[in-house]
Amino acid sequence: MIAENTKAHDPKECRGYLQPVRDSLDILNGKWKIPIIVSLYFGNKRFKEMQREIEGITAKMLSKELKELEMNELVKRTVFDSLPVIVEYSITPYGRSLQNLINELRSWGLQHRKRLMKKS
Amino acid sequence: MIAENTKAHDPKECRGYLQPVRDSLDILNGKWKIPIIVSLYFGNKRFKEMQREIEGITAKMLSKELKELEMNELVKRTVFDSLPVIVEYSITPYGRSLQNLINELRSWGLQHRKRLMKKS
DNA sequence: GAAATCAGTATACATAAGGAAACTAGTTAC
DNA sequence: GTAACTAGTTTCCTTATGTATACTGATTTC
Repeated sequence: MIAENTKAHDPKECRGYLQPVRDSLDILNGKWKIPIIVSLYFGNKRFKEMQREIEGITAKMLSKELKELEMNELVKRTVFDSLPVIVEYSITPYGRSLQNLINELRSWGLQHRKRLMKKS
Repeated sequence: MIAENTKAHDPKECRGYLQPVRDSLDILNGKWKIPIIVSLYFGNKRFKEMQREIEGITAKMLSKELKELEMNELVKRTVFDSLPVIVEYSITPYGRSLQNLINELRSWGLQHRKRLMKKS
């Protein structure tokens, strides 16, 4: 599928291949979107709960990123009109479709960690 | 592997799962690292050649990102002492280990594109 | 001889992303 | 009555990212 050699090639071939890769990156950009999605894979969560679980995230970033994820239909926001109001976030089926990608990210991260161990 | 339910769970479980995911994200952060790697999957390249192939990247960003990728041993920089000097960038075997991840990114991007088509 | 190419670096600037802390308004626990 | 919790928003600030232009020193092309 991808050339292994050193020879010249058609730059359009690469650009065409790259386009959908960049589409994904545009939607998952930044430091927090994937961690937020992973957090919701483990169950529905309330705002503060997520903030506690995802180490280092601020309320501002969490709020902003959740809005973007909601717009892209990866995450769903549900308000229960109890008093005080309860807001629950959950993963959508579309958000679940990132499962394979996230598995790959995780397994590469594990390999990388092992590699660093060996070196030091 | 990942819970489907809504029930409460141990936040440590999620944090542990998340750690290697975040390790990967730290190394592949930003808009350009993955596109640079993909470009080199298609063959060794010279600086200007890459700049032409990766649409939108500036010399400054390309230079900066290549340095970071080199530090992490995902990309190799080779200088030929011809006149004028020729500098060639290539993917390392370690860089190749991102192949599955990039395939997933690409196939998710393709799905996403299809989905957007249906909607409009 | 002028222009373009190569592999970047330097400078100045503008915008985006991210972080720290305070704050809201209502509720519950002590 | 005081403190803490909830779901965020607001403000101020610092980095990071991106843009634009000019520059290097040698070489090839017209």
